[in-house]
Amino acid sequence: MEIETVPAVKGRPREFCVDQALAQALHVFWAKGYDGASMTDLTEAMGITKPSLYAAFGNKEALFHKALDLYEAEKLEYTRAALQQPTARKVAEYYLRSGVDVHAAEGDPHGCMGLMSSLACSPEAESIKADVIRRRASSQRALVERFEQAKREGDLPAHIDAEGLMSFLYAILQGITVQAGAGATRAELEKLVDTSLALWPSA
Amino acid sequence: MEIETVPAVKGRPREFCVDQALAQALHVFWAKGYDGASMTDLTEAMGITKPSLYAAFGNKEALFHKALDLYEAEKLEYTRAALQQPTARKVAEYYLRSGVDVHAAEGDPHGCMGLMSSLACSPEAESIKADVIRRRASSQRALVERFEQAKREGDLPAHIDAEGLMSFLYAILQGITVQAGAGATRAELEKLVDTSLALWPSA
DNA sequence: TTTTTTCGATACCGATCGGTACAAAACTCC
DNA sequence: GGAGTTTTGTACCGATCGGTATCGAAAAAA
Repeated sequence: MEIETVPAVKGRPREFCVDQALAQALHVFWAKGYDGASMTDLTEAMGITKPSLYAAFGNKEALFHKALDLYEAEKLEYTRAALQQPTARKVAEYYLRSGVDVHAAEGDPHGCMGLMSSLACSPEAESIKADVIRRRASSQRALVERFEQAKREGDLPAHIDAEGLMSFLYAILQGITVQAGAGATRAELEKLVDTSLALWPSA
Repeated sequence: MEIETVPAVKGRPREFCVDQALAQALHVFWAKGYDGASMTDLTEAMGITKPSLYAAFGNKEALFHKALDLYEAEKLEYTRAALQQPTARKVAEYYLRSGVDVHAAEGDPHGCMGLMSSLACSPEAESIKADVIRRRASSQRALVERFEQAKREGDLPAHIDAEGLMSFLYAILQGITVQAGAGATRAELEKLVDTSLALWPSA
């Protein structure tokens, strides 16, 4: 039995790179939100026609979920990397500084794609909203567990409520993304991070 | 010169109350955002037909601005009342607890109408977004001045940056509205407020 | 070269979008 | 009782929405 690294597909091969087209779609969804991104916006940015898009990705909703997968894998990697930091304070600092880096980056749209699309409320976007909230909950659970561990390890005071602290950190991050989307400068966001970290509880 | 309590209007009188219709429109915009609220949604909730709406309010955008006026006057009154509190800590506490009350109230939509509509990014909604950001900036300026005053009065440490602290408080409030819109329970939001206040700087 | 399969482009689908023309109805003024 | 004025409901406008049928072209398999 031969191993076919390039599977023998029959018929005419597609003329565009699926991954690259998906990256362009991500950019559009990130800038405009799920409802705000029209099929025309998407196909123009992706450089393909509508039938090609539907053949390759299914429909708009499926395309969005795939774009969200890519967004989480590439842009939200910092939320997982932060958990590896040695102390709760460093976790928070990594979280917030990376949040500013990602959500106020030069070449990317400002703000958070997930937050944006979860607030858009067209009736057909309910499953979008539910997906974003589900992913967010998973991230929040990991953060709570990390803070519980920090309490056991003694780098967080025992009287601190881990869920409350997670909710607090998450609120700051959400504020960062909202303010970034509203046009806040990098300096303003960094001042917000500095202020938040100055108030962070010490052991 | 007579005082006409009921001005002698000519022509057929309108059959609905403008203020009441506006209140209904506010409810729809608050629940669905500017783009998410269709004219059909609005007219059905307001109990009037489209031509009546256009005659009374101009167009959808003008209706939204009037609804936003009402929202600020009625629901965001707490942001001005908070400034009257005697200390910076009490300002923050009033801000956050009222924020939870308003944005997770029983009979009203959860979340913040302004934040929601400022993130909706249809091309025609740019003026909406600009309006919300302008109003927000005014509120933020008042908060910075209140914290400057608190520093002069000694109930905030001198090393605190007033703008950073304002941005911090605003981020928490934005986090509250985002999490409320995502379905957070009242208890979770109150825990977030308690955690935030526990970290608030003391003089 | 013939056959088969899939691609990409055009042109179109019904539904919905925000917004309006029109005429009947209901009011004040003369 | 008109005459004039404003609101009302209906029916409609062009544009855009997400999604698809169709068909010629292109490329791999035979």
